[in-house]
Amino acid sequence: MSEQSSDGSSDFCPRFHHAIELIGKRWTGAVLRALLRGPRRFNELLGAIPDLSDRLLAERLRELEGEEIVSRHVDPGPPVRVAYELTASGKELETALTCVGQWAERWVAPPKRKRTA
Amino acid sequence: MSEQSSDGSSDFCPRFHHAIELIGKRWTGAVLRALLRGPRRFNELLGAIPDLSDRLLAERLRELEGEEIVSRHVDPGPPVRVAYELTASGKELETALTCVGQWAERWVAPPKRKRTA
DNA sequence: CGGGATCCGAAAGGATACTG
DNA sequence: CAGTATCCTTTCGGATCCCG
Repeated sequence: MSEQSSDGSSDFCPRFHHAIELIGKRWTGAVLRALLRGPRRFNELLGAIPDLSDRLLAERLRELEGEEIVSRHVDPGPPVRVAYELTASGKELETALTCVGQWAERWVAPPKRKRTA
Repeated sequence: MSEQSSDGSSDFCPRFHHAIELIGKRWTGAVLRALLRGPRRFNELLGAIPDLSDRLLAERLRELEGEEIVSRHVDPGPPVRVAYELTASGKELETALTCVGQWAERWVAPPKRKRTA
């Protein structure tokens, strides 16, 4: 009675909550966005995302591996090279991330540059 | 050269980053989702979202007001009633949030109940 | 190169009490 | 009802050092 959720949907959805807080976590969204464009190596991601530290990148990457959104591929050469790429579920995030990106271009796009920096 | 971003898009987008970390912040996604279904009063939101404290709800709501995604309406009665609702930009988040929700239903949906605990 | 382990200050978040 | 203020615990995140 007090709630009008009688239409079938509810105000709160655990799965949605898990998903949004997963991809919205500190640097995760940026990492996922970079990976949407193809596999990337650790240092490529590090270089592509401003202010992201190596420790945090490793941490986020491990979390994403745990959620099976990202997979890790090791190329043993003398110089070890590790590439990260989206799994099937990760790739399916593209639609959602693109929607967020479109909204961002329309609404947060404003010249909010923090100077020339 | 070293990057194949010559196709026009780049690995990092400040606006996207701002947006994803905004809506993905701790409880923000859940609050927005609840508000998509119509205006809600403070305590309604508080009751709808498990484990969310009043302090945090107030904080998130103020952040969203600052971003002009949510607007506040005060109904002065003897019992003060405050309702929150999405602004134009907030309503346009529906598409993005719905996409996230659809992904969640397919991938995180699994009966990941934390048991009876 | 691609991380893991540790240390420590900063920030987020919960609990409680109080106010209009 | 709808918050605010304070306290105090937990987590986050940066710096540094080390390893395969």
